[in-house]
Amino acid sequence: MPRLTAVEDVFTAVAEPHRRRILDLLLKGERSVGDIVSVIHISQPLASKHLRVLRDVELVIVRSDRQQRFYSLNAAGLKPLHAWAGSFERFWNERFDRLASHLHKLQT
Amino acid sequence: MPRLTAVEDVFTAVAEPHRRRILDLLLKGERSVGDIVSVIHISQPLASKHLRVLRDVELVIVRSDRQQRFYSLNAAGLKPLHAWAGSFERFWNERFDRLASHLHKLQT
DNA sequence: TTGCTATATATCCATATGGTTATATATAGG
DNA sequence: CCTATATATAACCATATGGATATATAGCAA
Repeated sequence: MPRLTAVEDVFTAVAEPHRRRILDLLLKGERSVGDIVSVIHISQPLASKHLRVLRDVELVIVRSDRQQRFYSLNAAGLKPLHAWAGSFERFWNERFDRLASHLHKLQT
Repeated sequence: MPRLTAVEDVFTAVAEPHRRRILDLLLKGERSVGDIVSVIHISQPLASKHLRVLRDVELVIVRSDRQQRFYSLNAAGLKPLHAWAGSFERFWNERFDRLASHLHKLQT
């Protein structure tokens, strides 16, 4: 699979554990690269590299303040991933079928 | 990142577009390898390779019937992925905050 | 047995990827 | 200007990955 669409890139972007940990951290608010480095415990260049990927797929945005760069979430790109996984929900949610039939009754 | 846990393997397993298409196909029920090959339009060895990955992370199960192998979903492994993406839901769902406060009121 | 069908595996290749180290760029302070 | 801090990029390496091709395995039929 040579070229990926933007949505597919999001799937691969979050396949990397470090990148998911970065996104998890940003759930608590924007963080500088230095913050990320010290929390995630990776080298600074590696952090910048991962942040570059996250920026390319537009899962994060950057703000400059003096010498620092503050990264924050732009997590709307995760919506397709959530929706896709959700299409399999009935396979793990026991109450799904009962809920579905209940909603069906309400509609009729 | 050398060794991945089973959950992390699911993220990487699902990062591959062909593998997602296979899972999407299996939403409609079990399929033989031949079925998968003709629907997804990939070579038979490649299909077997991807199915091997999906089997290793336990997202699918196999059933043998004569010379054929029928694959079906075991999609419970996608639950962590769905849950993880869901933790970012408020970033794309405008009504999330209003809904949350509404539910809060109902509880109190 | 021979041969056909269905699937899995082995081998190989080109490219992508995570990671490290070294260096560049930019900003601030003395 | 010089130096320190903060971040990004470049160069490089080892390994992983998707994919193709060839071959093996297993069931069934003649």
